[in-house]
Amino acid sequence: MPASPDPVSAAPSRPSRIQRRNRKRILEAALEVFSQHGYRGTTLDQIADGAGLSKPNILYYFAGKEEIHVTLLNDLMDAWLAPMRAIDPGGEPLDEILRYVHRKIEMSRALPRESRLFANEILQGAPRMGPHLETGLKPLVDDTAALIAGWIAEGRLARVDPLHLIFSIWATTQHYADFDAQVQVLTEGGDDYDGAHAFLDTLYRRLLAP
Amino acid sequence: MPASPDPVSAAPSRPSRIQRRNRKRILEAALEVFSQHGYRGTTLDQIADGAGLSKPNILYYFAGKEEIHVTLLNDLMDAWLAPMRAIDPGGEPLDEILRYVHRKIEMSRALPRESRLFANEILQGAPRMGPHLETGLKPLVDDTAALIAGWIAEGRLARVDPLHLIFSIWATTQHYADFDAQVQVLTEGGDDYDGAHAFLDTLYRRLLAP
DNA sequence: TCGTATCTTTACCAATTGGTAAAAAGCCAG
DNA sequence: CTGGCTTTTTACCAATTGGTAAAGATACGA
Repeated sequence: MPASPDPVSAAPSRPSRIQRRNRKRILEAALEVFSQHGYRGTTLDQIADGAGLSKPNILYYFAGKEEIHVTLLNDLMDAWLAPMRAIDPGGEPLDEILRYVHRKIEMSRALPRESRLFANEILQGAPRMGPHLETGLKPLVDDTAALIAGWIAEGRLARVDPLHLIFSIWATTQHYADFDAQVQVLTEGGDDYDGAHAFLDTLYRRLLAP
Repeated sequence: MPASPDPVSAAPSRPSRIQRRNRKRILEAALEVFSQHGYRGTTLDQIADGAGLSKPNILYYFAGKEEIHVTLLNDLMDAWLAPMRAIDPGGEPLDEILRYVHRKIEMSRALPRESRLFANEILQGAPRMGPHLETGLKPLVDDTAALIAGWIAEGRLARVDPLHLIFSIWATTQHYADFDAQVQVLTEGGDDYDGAHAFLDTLYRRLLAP
């Protein structure tokens, strides 16, 4: 029965050591290339090079280029939303928002490729992530916006539109990863994440202090 | 002398009516496609389709794909920096900054493709725009940052890092164009540029009021 | 209206791309 | 140590890509 020779469509038995190692290598290499060149700008040969495998060998582990991309996006979605999930509804509102901001800056610093991968995907209209936005992102954002609206109604935060607040936090924090090329030119190469922490702390403190 | 058959390398004489019309069509079509798919994701056939011309005809007007892209970037640079150039050093500081913010939001609304074209280019490391950043953007930003620093020293604005302030204005305003796909999902399709104006006005007023 | 310069089309390439078939090699349990 | 699985390599495609050559059509001033 040579119908399913590759692990892609195999039974859900534990993948072998080699499989885990090589899939990891492929995803790591793919993240590097996709985040820099976007989906269409990336070739399987580049991924294969980066992973130290041959192109057909890549296609032994993944059904095709698109599956690699979608796998990356799926695997990353959770980590990406974690900082927002970590907002504690029982905490002190201003603290919770500020801590969210600082976590997001740290993600920009620690995971710039992941940030650019998402940025690329959204920029191009989220063609391979539409469902994820609806089912993963939207409910979480709705909840968070409602939570913030509640805090504002209780007088524990200054009055702002919660959704635009969230947009502004995403924009300002991810900017440092996504537009790094520009930031580098203007800061003359100095890593200025400390400056970002300080500035954004001031920004959201002044905006939100009740 | 069939050595320079095309207008690309022709003498600087006034281009013909047909040339002006077709170059404009090509650039318009190219802006549409480049801004959506990035440089490598765009094909000459797509541009040719959008422009209503054949591929070889495109290459009669431009030496190649890269020249089209660079031409777009160059042509747009001025318009892109105009809002910052329009900041009046003699004006009331808070007013000047707020008007800059509102102009940038309007550019996001009016020219989303241009915004995404730049975003794509920067995301990928600005490979075709490095010099422009150094010679066009950097001096202007340095001047503006110095101007803001002066205003702060005079006590006419609250203390903030001018460069990070500029980053945050870019990030928050361009977000609405660059990440439109995400914004659309979360606002359920409603055009919310009015909300953006109101939110960012509040944000920067509270941040900067002396 | 005629001839020249401008513009457009047709017919191609060579290189690259995502992907496949199938043989060869490696691994490992019995 | 061997037979059957997994993994990798080799040798290919067909489609797409950016780009070219050169013939053909068109505009337009004299």
